[in-house]
Amino acid sequence: MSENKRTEQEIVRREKANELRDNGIDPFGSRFDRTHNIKTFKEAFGSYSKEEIKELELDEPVRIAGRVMSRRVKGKAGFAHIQDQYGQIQIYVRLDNVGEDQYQLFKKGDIGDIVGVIGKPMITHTGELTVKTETFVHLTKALRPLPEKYHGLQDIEERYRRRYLDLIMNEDSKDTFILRSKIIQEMRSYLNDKGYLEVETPILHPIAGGANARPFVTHHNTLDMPFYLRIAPELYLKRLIVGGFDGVYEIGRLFRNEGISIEHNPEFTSLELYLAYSDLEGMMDLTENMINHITNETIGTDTITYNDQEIDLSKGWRRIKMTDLIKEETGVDFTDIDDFEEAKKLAKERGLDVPDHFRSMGHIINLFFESFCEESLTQPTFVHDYPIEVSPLTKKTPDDERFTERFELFIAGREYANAYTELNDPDDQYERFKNQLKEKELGSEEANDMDRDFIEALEYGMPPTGGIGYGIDRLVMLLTGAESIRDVLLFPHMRPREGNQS
RNA sequence: GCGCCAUUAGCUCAGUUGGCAGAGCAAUUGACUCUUAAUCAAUGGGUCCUGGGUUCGAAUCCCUGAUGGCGCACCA
Repeated sequence: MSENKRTEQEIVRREKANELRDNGIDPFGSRFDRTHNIKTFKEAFGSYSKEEIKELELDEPVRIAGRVMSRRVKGKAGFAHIQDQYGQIQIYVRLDNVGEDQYQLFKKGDIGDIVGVIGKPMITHTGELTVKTETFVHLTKALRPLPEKYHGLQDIEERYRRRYLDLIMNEDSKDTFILRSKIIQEMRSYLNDKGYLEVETPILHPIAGGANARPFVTHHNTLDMPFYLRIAPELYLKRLIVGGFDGVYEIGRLFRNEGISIEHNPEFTSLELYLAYSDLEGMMDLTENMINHITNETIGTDTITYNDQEIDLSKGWRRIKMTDLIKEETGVDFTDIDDFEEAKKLAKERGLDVPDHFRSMGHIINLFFESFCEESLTQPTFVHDYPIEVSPLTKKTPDDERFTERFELFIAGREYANAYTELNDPDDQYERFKNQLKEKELGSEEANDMDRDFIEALEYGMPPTGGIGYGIDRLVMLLTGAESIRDVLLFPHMRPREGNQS
């Protein structure tokens, strides 16, 4: 920020920083060893009475540090609240106790400064656990004022662009990201306990495969070739199942060059997992058990309210075929319809728009599902047996070649996971890739390219395998009650503002 | 990409019919040794998002652009 754009308050704070230097104090000071953070301080001293705490003999004084969030300086004594990751604690600074120099330091300090205090616990007349300061240490000068103390930072754009301020001012926001971390931690520990191996596969892909999505393109200089940021790790993880691992998973970022919305960010975090010798049923059982474990360990319940809907995440989720669900919602039974033109007619009768690259029944069935069923799936539901045309990497169902052993998990009208009994017949896989290429020619920008190396891997033999991918951001939204994906991403993508900035 | 809405002090927000730009917090100065949205007194702080237009006069009306939010489309 150029000097001529500084506000009055910024100028004053810079002057104060210079005054500190003049007094031999580094405005951006150094290490301060703490005996407690605010949480452990409250745990250690929160249960004493006012009298007990006065009598308390400490081996060493308490050393605690944090950002000044409010101050009430009144003549020759004053209070302030300081904040660290775990919360706020009041400090009491009194001229008699700290001496003139340190008292001036406290008095001239600003909200937003970071300070250390050395002292003893006390309880005020109003009953608040407080640090009675014996030594007051300036640690870091804040050169800009914090947002207003009572309302905090309200502006949604500012909260996304300057997340650090949001984290300082809005406890809810901080709690969301702590919970996000816990959710992923519990996911890992659940899977590790079950014997899955966590792996990392390339993010730069020569062929963008494993999902239907438009990729980001980049370029490698030395190899002088294009690379795609991965849209899915699927084809690499399956190579690892060929390689003999029983169960593998990867938690990581996927990149899809598509619209940004309340539930889409160009990069998002997924869990993708494969289990040898398993199948679709195995993935359903795993999903129920894992999400149940996560919710119980993180939020301590399996009944949640999301968007004013009560959702029961306890085990025993509904499992229903896509065609049965469509029949339930619309009365149309696609298992009885064989003719594409008839299906197309049914779709148009119901006001659905059928794009050119839709050349078969399966696309119409999927369209019906997305248009008429998805939204009403409030309670956790596994919708299975997807049309083969929209599932290029999935095994066919044994009883009907038009459908595949695939499910998606829906909760609160939104998709959370996508699972398959994996296709392990290399010749079948080859044909599916070829069909994808045809779709691409017909205008589908998301269709897969042929991955010959992957076919070759399958030719060595992949055991029967169940696979699943989860959208972690959405799971976090569900468990934190966030309405927008941006509320669970620390730094959601924003268009750069004029000038520079990210 | 399309539609609707928003943008006023560092922050949270008012601003009437088009008629001098406002409050609270924060800041500055002073008083105050258990306050807690501390209190009291005084003071300073504005590209009213940008650029045009209408008008004697625009924060306010019209047009353009920027950024954001929401909805639609695409998708997970």
